[in-house]
Amino acid sequence: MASKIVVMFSQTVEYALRAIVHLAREPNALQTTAQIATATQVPGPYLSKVLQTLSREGLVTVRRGVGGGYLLGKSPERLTIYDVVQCVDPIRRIHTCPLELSSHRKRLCSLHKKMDIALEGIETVFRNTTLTELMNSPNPSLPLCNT
Amino acid sequence: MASKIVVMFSQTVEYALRAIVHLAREPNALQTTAQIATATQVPGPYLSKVLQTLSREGLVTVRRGVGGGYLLGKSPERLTIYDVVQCVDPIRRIHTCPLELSSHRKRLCSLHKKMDIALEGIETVFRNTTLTELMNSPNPSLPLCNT
DNA sequence: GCTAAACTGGATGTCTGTGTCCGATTTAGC
DNA sequence: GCTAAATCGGACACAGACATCCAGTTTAGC
Repeated sequence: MASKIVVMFSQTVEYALRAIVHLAREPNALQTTAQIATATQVPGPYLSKVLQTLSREGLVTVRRGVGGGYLLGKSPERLTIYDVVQCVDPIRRIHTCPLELSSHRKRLCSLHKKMDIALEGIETVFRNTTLTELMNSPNPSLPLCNT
Repeated sequence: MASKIVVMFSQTVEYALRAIVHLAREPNALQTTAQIATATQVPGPYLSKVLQTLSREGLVTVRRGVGGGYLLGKSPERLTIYDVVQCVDPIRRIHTCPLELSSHRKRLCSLHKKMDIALEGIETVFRNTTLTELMNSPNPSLPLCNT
C-alpha cells in the first residue's frame, strides 16, 4: 500500500533535484548524461529522460553532439526547488472538491482544506529555497558529495 | 511523469480519510462497507481492503456477520489525520542519506534536509488535526456532505 | 441449526511510474 | 565529408498501486 524509499516525493523528483544540484556545483561546465548519472547515482537511461523534461522547460540547457552535455539553464539564485518539482512532477494544490460535491466547489470542506494547507506548506518551503541557498548552506555535508 | 488527481497523497490515503470522516460523523453507528462506499464515493471492493487495514491498527472496529459493519475505533478527539495516513501509507521522514553517502549518514546534506523539513511540515499539520476539529471547524461545507 | 447479511483473504486484472534499449539525429574535430 | 561523441524519441519491460471478484467465515435472527 505504500511506496518504497522516499514516499511523497516521487523518485523522478529526487533524481531531477540531484541532477540540478550537481549541475549547480559547476554552473558553467557542460556535463554529459553519463557523468551526471555517475555523480548522482541515478540510472543513466532514465536520467536521460528526466533531463529531457528539464530541458523542455529551460531549467537546463542542452548542447548536442560531440563535446555536448547539459548546463544549468537559469542562474542558481533564481532557480528554486519548486521550479524543479513543478517541472517533473508538479505539486497540485487542492482547489476544488475531489468528490465534486457542488456545494464544495468553491469552498473546500475542512478535510480537504487541511490537506491543501499541508500542500501549501511544502510549496512555501520549496518556493523559498534557491539552488544558491542549497549550495551555500552552512552544512558540512555538501549535496551529493562524500566529503 | 505525474499522477492524476491529488498528487503527493495517494488515492488510498484519500479514501481512508473519507471513510474515517464518515464514521466520525456518527461515532456510534455501525456502517456497512456498502454504506460507507456510497457516502464517500469510494469503489466498494477497494474500500473493503482499506477498511481492513484500518481495522488491523484499531483505527476502526469491525463487527462481522449480520447487522455488522464498522465503527470508529478511537475517540475522535484523540484520532488525528496523521494516525490515518501513517496507517495506510506512512509519511517517511528522511533520516539517512538516500544516496547512502557515508559522510551524510547522520547529517543530511542541505537538499535532503530541506526535503525533510517539508515532510516535517506535513507531519505537524496532520498530527495537530483531530477528527473532532475537522467535524467542528467553522466551515459551511461539511466533510463529504452536499449541504 | 438454517439462512442470509456481512466481513476476510487470496487470486486476478489493469494502469502508471520507473527503468531499459536502440536506431535516428546532431555536431566537433580531423 | 567522415567519424565518433553525444542527445533524442519511440518501443518495450517490469513492478507496484489501484481495483475487482469470489469462495470462505462469522453471526443475528428465526
